[in-house]
Amino acid sequence: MTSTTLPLVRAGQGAQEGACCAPIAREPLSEGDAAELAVLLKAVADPVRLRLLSMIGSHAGGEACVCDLTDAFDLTAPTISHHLKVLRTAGLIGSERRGTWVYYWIIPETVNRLGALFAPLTAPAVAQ
Amino acid sequence: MTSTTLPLVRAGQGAQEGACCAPIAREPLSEGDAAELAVLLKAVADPVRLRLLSMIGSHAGGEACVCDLTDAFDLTAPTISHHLKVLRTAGLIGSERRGTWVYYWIIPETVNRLGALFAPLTAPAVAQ
DNA sequence: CTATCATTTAGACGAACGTCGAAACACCCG
DNA sequence: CGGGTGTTTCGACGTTCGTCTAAATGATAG
Repeated sequence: MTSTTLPLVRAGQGAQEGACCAPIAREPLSEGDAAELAVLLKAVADPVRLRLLSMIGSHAGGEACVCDLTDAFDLTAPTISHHLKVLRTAGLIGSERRGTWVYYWIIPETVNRLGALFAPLTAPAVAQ
Repeated sequence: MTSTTLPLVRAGQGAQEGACCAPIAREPLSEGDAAELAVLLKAVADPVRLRLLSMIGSHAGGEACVCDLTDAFDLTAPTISHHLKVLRTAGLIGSERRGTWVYYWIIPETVNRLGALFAPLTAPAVAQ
């Protein structure tokens, strides 16, 4: 495993984080963009994974090991591992084994992409 | 159905209006908040619904009728209707029948809640 | 009132998902 | 090396999801 195995477009996005698509109400999403984003959203659309992501992201030091996470749930270790794998495959978190424990951290670029999608409807682009 | 339960949209719509929770990496989500948000995210975690939402939101005049939407997909009308119902049940869109056609519009408060969730991991964690 | 068009409901089916127990793999410590 | 702990993979099971066809409901025009 070692770090991410994300198959996402990770080339030269530079400082552009949510550059894939405009906010959802700005212009119709293309079929491809929608499919790609749906994969990302599916990964997050689960109470357990949502809490995992939140726990990892808000953990002191920016990372958390599985041992920190499992106790918060009434689920078996394989199940937690499965959910972490889903998040990792989606490119939302990275992981690394250091000695006995495996550590996880958030990949902000990916999360920001979701933020950009639903972002500022407040300043609508209805100006045309 | 009909005019659904439209909870007044044009109120003061700051981006933090219905924000139930801090950005995902600020503090761990409670079990309840996670469950509630997962329902919202599941509603959006589908390519078809994502495009529907986007088409509705970006449509001129702020609303679109089903007849505007069905043609963009290779799906039967019942299937589109099903997806619209999911979005409506989640509180993401509102609907109203006017004569022959049914019109849909986005409910920005709900969308903004998602935006706030994934929002500013890097940017405005500002003075606070 | 009947014909017709637009949309939703009802029921069914296969695919995908969340969970588990058992087993395998990875690493640390005597 | 062998035992022990932490984590992931493997199969399996029941549930949920996306789609369809067929039929029902709503509204307008003759």
